[in-house]
Amino acid sequence: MSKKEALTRAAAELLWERGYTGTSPAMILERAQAGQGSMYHHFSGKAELAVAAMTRMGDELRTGVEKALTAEGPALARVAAYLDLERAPLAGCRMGRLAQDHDVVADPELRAPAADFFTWLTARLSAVLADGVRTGELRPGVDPDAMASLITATVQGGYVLARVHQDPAEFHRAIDGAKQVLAQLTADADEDRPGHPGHR
Amino acid sequence: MSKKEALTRAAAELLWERGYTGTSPAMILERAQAGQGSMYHHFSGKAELAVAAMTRMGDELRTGVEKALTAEGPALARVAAYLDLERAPLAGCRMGRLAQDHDVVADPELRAPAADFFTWLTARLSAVLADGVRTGELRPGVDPDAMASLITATVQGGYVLARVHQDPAEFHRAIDGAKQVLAQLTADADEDRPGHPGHR
DNA sequence: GTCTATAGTAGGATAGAC
DNA sequence: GTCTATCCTACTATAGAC
Repeated sequence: MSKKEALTRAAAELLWERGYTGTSPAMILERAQAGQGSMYHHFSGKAELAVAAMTRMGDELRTGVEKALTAEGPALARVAAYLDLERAPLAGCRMGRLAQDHDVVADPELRAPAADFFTWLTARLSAVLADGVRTGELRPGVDPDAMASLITATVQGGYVLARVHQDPAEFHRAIDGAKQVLAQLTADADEDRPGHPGHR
Repeated sequence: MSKKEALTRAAAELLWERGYTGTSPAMILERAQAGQGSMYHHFSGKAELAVAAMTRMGDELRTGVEKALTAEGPALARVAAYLDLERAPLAGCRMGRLAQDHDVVADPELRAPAADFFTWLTARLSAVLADGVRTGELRPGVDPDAMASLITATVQGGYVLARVHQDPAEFHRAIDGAKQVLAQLTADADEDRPGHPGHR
């Protein structure tokens, strides 16, 4: 593995663990087993290395999400598969957490990889939901953009709650809430709607 | 205003703007127009000052939320009032953003004020929703805890999306999504459910 | 390409005068 | 209580050898 590769990997890990402001070049070098020279040869500095790390992160995240969203089955099942993707609630979202960092938001180059990922994610979720509406699986009144935004926000917020309480269950409670309301979007939701005595 | 008061205020502002790791004692002193001595006389250091600032933040936030949740009217309207509270999406949540900071989560003393606030908030929302179920306004199947968690997460996630895109509209889109699904929780949601041709 | 040495600045806390 | 002066460490980047 090239030093450049090792540096990008180490940077990605540390950005996840400590955020951008909380990560120093020295930490990255130590984890990557590299010297100062390697880093400043391949990158102009901390910011450029972080951009490379974030870009890689985005690619990995997209791959994982795409796998869940393109599976066989109804739209709602695919969205549920996305919600059930393996996650580490206590660690937080690799991308989302960086967006809370002042220095990341202040630098357009740093913000871009994160913004691109969330633009893609929300659009992708919206497309799946719109597909569900088109096939009649979901009620015609369902607003794909608003629901996609709600889902994305719930996941991000779930991470926040899990971290603040240091309890993964808080993440799953929020996800459960999302699943419960998603179940109400189906065209035949009346029957199994909680509280409505369905046929049993 | 005492120096202690000025320091707490300045710290609260800077924690909101830059996060815990991104805020230095020097910045706080400059904004508070105080010297090193004042800070180290009243507080043991950066961490203790941050705890004081966060505790104050929590009190302020609770006051604002309580006002929305105790207003007259049905449970759903009160929750909607909470969702419509004035917010600065691009600035992020004063509490939630700090929970993304590695050093805050790592220190129990720092995490406590944030955890306490979210424990209170979720319980408060859950109580309002449970009240709505009790009065028959909301369907019996509504899960107050899960919905409270969903609402809290949506707000926090909305902040993340707004910041990453540097666009307040992203926050409001997520909030709109939450409002749309909340409207489905009422006992008579069938009539005005989008997609169902109500009486018009 | 990769290394170590060096340097200037800022972070965080202490000492001691007033 | 509040101030300034001082200290040590870490952060970020550069220089120059190999």
